[in-house]
Amino acid sequence: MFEDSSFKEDVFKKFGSFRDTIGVLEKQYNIAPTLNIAIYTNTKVYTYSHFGLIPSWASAGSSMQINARSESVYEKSSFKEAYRQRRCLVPLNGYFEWVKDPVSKKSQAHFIVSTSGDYFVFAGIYESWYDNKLKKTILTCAVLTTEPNNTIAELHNRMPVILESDKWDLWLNNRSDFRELNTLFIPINSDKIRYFRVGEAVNSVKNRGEECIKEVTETVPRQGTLF
DNA sequence: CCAGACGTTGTT
DNA sequence: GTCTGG
DNA sequence: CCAGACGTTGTT
DNA sequence: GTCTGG
Repeated sequence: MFEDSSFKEDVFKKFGSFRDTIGVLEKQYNIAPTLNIAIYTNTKVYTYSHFGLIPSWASAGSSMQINARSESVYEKSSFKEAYRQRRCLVPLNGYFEWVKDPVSKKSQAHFIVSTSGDYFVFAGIYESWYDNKLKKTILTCAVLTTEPNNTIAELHNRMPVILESDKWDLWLNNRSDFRELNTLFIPINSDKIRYFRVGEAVNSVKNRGEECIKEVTETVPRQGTLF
């Protein structure tokens, strides 16, 4: 996430004024689990949130989950309450998938973006959790997943639930019918999404800059044959 | 009743 | 916190 | 997700 | 191999 101004404009147009605790977004090209990710909550707050949902009852952060399967989110104890009461939008300019080469065991990262050049909004859930180390309550969140469309199936067997703006209100509204929410849990159309290979920078959380989404076209150097 | 689990993805 | 299993 | 660590007692 | 940290 590195450019959130059009998302904020779109949220304002759709829902009116909201509380913005972020202000000027810190550009982030590699949001690993545990790092801060921007979310827009069903309580009209735009805020950073710890990427990786920790149930309120969990004593340590070890039970953190970055994804929740949309097929079962309504029944899992870790997600149930968040799903019922704390849904959010997760705006992102793109996301990554890694494909592991079975021979070299190396992971090739891909950056996935919208074909329209627009940002994505993922369906998210969030939770408050008291951090004993920081001695304060933090927000944590997870992204819902579904089966992949044809484009993403080339990379992976799951993909995030992506919401177009006409679905935002249904997702966030506390009065929404749960049967209707289920209609959102489908992959976005294949032609609305594309991807390209990126370099190794994104593989390390130390790298958080623009180099993480730089396209690489050359193929991975072939491994030398032994003997 | 109490104890124990509570999750996903990817890989095998 | 809440559900499941015993 | 990937990268990087992974340990204690005793001695200095 | 498996866990932790980011």
